[in-house]
Amino acid sequence: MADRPMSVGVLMFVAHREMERRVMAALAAAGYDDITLAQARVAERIAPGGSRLTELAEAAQVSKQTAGYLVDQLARAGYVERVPDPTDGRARLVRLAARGRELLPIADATTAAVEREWARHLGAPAMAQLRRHLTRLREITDPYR
Amino acid sequence: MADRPMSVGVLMFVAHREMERRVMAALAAAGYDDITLAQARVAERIAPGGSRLTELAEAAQVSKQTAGYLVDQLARAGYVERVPDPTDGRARLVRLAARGRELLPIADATTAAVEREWARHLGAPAMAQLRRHLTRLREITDPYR
DNA sequence: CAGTTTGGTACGATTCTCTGACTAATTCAA
DNA sequence: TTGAATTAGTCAGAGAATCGTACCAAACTG
Repeated sequence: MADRPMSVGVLMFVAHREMERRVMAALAAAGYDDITLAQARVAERIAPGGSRLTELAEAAQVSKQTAGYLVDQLARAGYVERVPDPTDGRARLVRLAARGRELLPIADATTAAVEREWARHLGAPAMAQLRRHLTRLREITDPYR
Repeated sequence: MADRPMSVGVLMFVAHREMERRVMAALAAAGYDDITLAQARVAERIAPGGSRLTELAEAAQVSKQTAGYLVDQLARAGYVERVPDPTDGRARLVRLAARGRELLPIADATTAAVEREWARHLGAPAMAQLRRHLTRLREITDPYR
């Protein structure tokens, strides 16, 4: 395939998609097959105490309309709930609901398993470096930070 | 935001999207505003000598129907062309056409500029490590390799 | 309080994406 | 060499995701 050197961005794309694929497969295998990738991308970034729609939109990098549309579906499927934000009458917080919290251990375990595979392939020190560099990169690339 | 430690996958997502955003913005600014993100993701992975549709589908991680749909649009906009594959009568090669080749220097320059920014933030050695680790990771995460 | 900003929704249109079913060319195996 | 299986790609149809424009209501600002 005449490997032109790939940009760091594309390299990230490839690995990221593999991680997504693995997590979605694990969720589906556990019976949670009514959540889509786009929904999961939003759900994934809900903060422990709940997040505002606008925050989720920024974090997941979609418009707030799209975020609202996806959250609606997550809510209808019982994964999340919307509660009023006590600190701002306009806002509501999106929080994980019962069914959503069931997902967490599965997603976390799968993520950890894949990261362990990666660490085995790269070596633990390299994996630690990778995480550190990506974390630092987030300082200048995450619009949500 | 009660920063739960983010998975390496999500960290990659964030940085990757920023790179995409920058490249798409540069293309749009140069007048190439009739190419969409989905189309660009496919075009980006066309090999120098051309790629088969099935290869592109795997590389971009979409179904071959989706790849076909996107390539159709790229072809109609003059970015790519389809030529028969001399080695296989069933297949055709998707190649960059004139307008598509105009994109390359812009995309490459933008990619390089963003990578330089990242290198400034991380330090050149860390950036080199990052690239090296991601490249190695591709060995076990790219379905196309 | 008037004006601006911010959080979110409603509507409508487009784009993207997949599944299933199909054709044609190639490869494989007996 | 012929029949079966595989591979490359298309077609048709439907569902999902996404955005832009336009709003409304609450909050902040001076």
